[in-house]
Amino acid sequence: MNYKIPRGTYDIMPKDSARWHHVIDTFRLVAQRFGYEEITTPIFEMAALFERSSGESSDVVQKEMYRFEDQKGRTFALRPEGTAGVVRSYIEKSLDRLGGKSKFYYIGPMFRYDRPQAGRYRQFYQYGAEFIGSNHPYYDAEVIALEMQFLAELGLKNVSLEINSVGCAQCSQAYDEALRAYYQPHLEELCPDCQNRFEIRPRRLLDCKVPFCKSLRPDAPSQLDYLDQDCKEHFTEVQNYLDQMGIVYQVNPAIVRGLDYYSNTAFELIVDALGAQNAIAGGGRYNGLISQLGGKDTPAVGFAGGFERLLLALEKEGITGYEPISPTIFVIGIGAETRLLTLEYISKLRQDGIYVDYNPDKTSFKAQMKAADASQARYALIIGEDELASGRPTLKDLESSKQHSVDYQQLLDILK
RNA sequence: GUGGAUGUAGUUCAAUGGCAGAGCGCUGGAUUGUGGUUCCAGUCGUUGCGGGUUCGAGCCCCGUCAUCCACCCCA
Repeated sequence: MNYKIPRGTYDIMPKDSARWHHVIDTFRLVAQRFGYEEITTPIFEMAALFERSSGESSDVVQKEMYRFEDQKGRTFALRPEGTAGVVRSYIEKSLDRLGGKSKFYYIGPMFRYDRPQAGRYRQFYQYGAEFIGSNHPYYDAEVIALEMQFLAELGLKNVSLEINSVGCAQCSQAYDEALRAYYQPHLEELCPDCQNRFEIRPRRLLDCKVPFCKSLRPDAPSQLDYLDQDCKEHFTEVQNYLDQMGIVYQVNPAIVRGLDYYSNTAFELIVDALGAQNAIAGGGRYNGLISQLGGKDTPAVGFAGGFERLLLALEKEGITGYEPISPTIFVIGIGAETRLLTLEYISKLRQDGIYVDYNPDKTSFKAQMKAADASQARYALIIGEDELASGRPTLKDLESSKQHSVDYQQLLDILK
């Protein structure tokens, strides 16, 4: 074996495809029910788009982006997330100037150069939804409801929703300063990571696992105390809508989205059974992003979820049963002289919409019967000397072992 | 990017530094044109890759690649 699959990637083999289709189909169905429409954007964009949207300081931009130059020296990047492309498209198509509301959903591969682990890949698949065009707290709740409905429809149970508000740019900045003021006296004692976080993203100090850093956390200021009136009201309203929709959640002030463009509502869906990679979906509001990317100032909210982790979570709950489809009938031709008739039946049945299997490598009748059994087909169609002479093949029910001769129309009636 | 564990047949796993094995799978057979169960036979190896130590390495050492776990981060 000379060629190997790139690190952090994997093949979705036919035996897994049925599960993937089921999950994807379910997402499409639920998204459509909420009025969201599919958008498909390129898997690469100008690198600058991601740098400006995710933020120069984010890990995604600093070390996880697959960048490349094309033949003319332009710098592109494989998309590390889905929102930037959707927003780019939204602006480019001048939807911001039309001023209406847009509801998008998307499904596709994302790329991050990160060290692989269970539930973490370099090429991974995300589904997501974006609502663009209103700051109404109902829409924060709507995208959450969409995600929750999707998971409920799949049968996933042990998942918890955690929400937070990171405020607008102003309260967010006020909070960062409050945090710095709080941690400043202990700066020398903090772990090296946290000393670094102190400057770049002080709120990251809150979920450090190092004992000393952790010990400072209970008394640290909370973002919720630094929200201005509008942001506070918005957050309260989001919770009211969730309550009224019967969605259970927990407020967790430590929830911080990794990308810089989030404002106000931030949320995550956690499945504890998954270990370290326990977030199966996350999202939030990004009111500043569209203007930041050159569009007309437009509020928006959305989320993205990871298919790999979702499938792992479903497996943990024993939800795995999406069997591949097996053939309806397996055609057995015995002897070279029956080949013409055999192929005629195979072709006709397929033209009439029947899933037919056949194995020309097996010559003996016995071997073909074994192949029919292995194919999991419900019926076998036997064409040998006798059938050739009478013009009526033998149909055998492989479950009951009963068989009888049929003509084509009878055969079709039984199979359909 | 950091730390740790692992890597042997298609697959799941064995093998004290001394002939690389087993179950499952796969192929064929068990008297005429009938599958599943059973029985018999056969097939399956660059021991991840590259070096080193040794009379001799799957086993010890170094490097490398990959997977898993924990960080980091996140989906």
